Parts: sequence; C-alpha cells; structure tokens
Amino acid sequence: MGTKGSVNRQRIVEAADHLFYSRGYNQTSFSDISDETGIPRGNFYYYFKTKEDILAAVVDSRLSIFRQMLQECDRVSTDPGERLLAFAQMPVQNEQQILQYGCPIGTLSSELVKDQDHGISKARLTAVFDLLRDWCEARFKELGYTEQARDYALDLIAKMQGMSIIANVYNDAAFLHRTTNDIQQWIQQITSAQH
Amino acid sequence: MGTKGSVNRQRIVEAADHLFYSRGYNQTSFSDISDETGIPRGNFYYYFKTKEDILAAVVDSRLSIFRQMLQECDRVSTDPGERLLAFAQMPVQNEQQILQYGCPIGTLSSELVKDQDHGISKARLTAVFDLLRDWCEARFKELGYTEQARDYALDLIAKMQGMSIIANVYNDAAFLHRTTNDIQQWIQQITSAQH
DNA sequence: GTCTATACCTTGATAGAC
DNA sequence: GTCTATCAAGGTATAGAC
Repeated sequence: MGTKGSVNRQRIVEAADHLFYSRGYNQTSFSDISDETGIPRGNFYYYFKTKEDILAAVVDSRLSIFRQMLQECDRVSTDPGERLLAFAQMPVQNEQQILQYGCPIGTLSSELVKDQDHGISKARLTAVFDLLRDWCEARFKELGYTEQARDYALDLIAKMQGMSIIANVYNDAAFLHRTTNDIQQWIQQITSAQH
Repeated sequence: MGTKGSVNRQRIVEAADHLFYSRGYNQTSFSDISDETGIPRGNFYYYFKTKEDILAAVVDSRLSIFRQMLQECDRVSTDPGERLLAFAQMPVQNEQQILQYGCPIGTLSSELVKDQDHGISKARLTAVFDLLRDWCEARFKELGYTEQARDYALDLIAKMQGMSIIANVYNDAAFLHRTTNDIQQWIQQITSAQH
C-alpha cells in the first residue's frame, strides 16, 4: 500500500477519531493529537493538508465502522424484523460510550452543523445518517411497507438519537435500556402488523 | 437595579445567547460578541470575570425563557393533557430555529458535556432539562400516573430531542411536522387511557 | 463606568535541516 | 520520511488612561 496506508497516518486518524468523539472536533488541537500519538505536530502536514482533511478521514473511518455494524446486523438473521431489532440493540452494546460521550454521529453532526465556515461538505456530514437511514428503509421495505418505509426509517433513527441525548445528559443507563426495549417493541409492532 | 441589571450587560448576554446558539459556545469569540454589540472586547471584563461567566448568564437566560414557555403552556388550558399537547407544539412554533440550529438546550448540552475542563457545573448544565422534565412529570401525575410519570416525562423529552436532531441534520420541515403529530397522538393515547 | 492598548498564550500551518 | 524551529493570526485576559 502507498502513502494513504501509512502506519503513522492510521495512528493519527485513530487518535483523532477518539479525541473528536470525547472532546469534540473544535476542542481538539494538533497538540492533543500529538500528545496521544507521540507524533510531532509539524509532521501531520506530511499526511494531511489541513485539519479538515483529518476530519474527513475520521468521518470516512466512522462510516466504514457503521458499515461493519450493519453487516453484523445482517448476519444475525435473514429476517428483516430480526435485523432491525439487532440494529436497535447497538446503543446498549456501546453503553459506556453513549453514556459518556453520546452518539458518535449525532454529537459530531450537531457540532459541525454550527460551523458556518466548514469546508467539509454537508454531503459528507450526513453520509453516516444516510447510510443508516437507507439500510433501515430497505429493511422496512422488505417487511412490505413501500410507502412508509422511509418515514419509519427516520422515525427509528430519531428515537435512537433522542434516547442517546437523554442517556448522555443524565448518564442514565436504566433509561438507555428501558427505551431500547420500547423501541424494539415498536419495531415488533410494525413487524407483526406487516402485510 | 444594580450592576447586574446594566443595559450593556444585558446586551452582552443577548448577543452571546444568539451567537452561542447559532455558532456554538466554543466557536464564539469575544470579538464576535464585540462586533454584534459594538461594545469593545476589553469592556466585557467589567461585567463578567471570564467567558464561562457569560455562559452561565446565558444558561440562566434560557432557563427563564423556558420557564415563560411553560407558563404559556399552562395558560392554554387547565387540563394537563391539553397543556402537554401545547408543550409538544413548541418546536413547530420555532420551526426555523430548530431546522437551522437544532434545539437550543440539546445542542448546547451536547457541546458542553464534551468539555472536560468546563468550570460550569453539571448541575447548571442540566438545569433546563430538569425544568422541562419536572414540568412534564407533574402533568402526567395530574393525569393519574404516579409511578410512570417520570418515565413518560423523559420519554417525551427524548422524542422531541431526537426529532430536533433529524430535522436539523436534514433541514426537513415536513419531518418536524409529521413527528410532532406522532408525539401528540402518543400524548393523547396516554391521556385517553388515564384512570 | 467606559474605552484603548497590549500582554501572553495557543492555534493551525510552514520552512528547512537531517 | 521524519523532525525541529518558527510563523502569523487569533484567543482570553489585564492594565491603566480618561
């Protein structure tokens, strides 16, 4: 592999990913990434032209992570309802992260939407949301809902986003579990009503 | 009124409130506030010791704004169900703001929870959420739900938070309206099932 | 009480030695 | 490819004249 596959480059992206998540993009400086990787600040510019280029790489990284998660959901079962239930289970599996830092895509989007001068395209910003939405929409369509599939998909993601915010603000694990159950019941309701 | 009621102080808080909402707290500099108010940077320190003191004043300001909103909801009717429906209507009344900048308390909390070195107490951070939660809980209790009242209250706020995030990310007014209807139907379902 | 000037630090980014 | 030294700009905060 070439320059893009450099070990140092990958380490920078991993450290930045973690720091952007735990501190926020704008609150993470090159010094922070340098401290965590041991790679000197000035060296970053050999791998990335700007800080936003690092952000783009981080977003791409999260994108592929979520793609893997969806694949795992697909592996659980061939039944679309079961797959959606597995999808809804995700936040519980990452409980500690959600409670401490919130949803990795929800919080990042909320932060970046406020930046008026972000060179990063809005398309890239919503790419992860699109990925999840389209996957959910496809499952609901398989359940027989051709018209309502997209609405259901957005509803599901919105429910999970709201859950993550409240669980994060109040650091409330019980709420996370209870609401996950509610969401899964909502899915089963739609599943059993299928036609 | 004394120093706290100074006109300049109030203008600073108002400008900061708007800027913190539209750009985020960390992305707002003293220069920005100075540009919007016409008050020179160095002058801020006569009214506030630090930037975080301004933030605290802004949070207090939003707290009283939400208190007023709740009073308006109370004025709509004496029926707790009607009051909750009016509460759920709030985001639609502030549609443009929600679509552009998200929920004024949700986005601020998401941003500040990430700051590890925020001198602002977590109690103050969640004060607005507490206000809304307690108000909703009281209404559900009036409907006869003594045990489930608090859960319902958190559910309602979570629903509205998730709605705001998705509506903001996709700048989707139709989703905001449709989901508000869903939430209000959910409230009526609980109301009509009261006992 | 109001304003100007400025100190001091950190930021993202660059230049150039090795 | 890797590192050090440094830049210019902008951040918060302070000192002191008026």
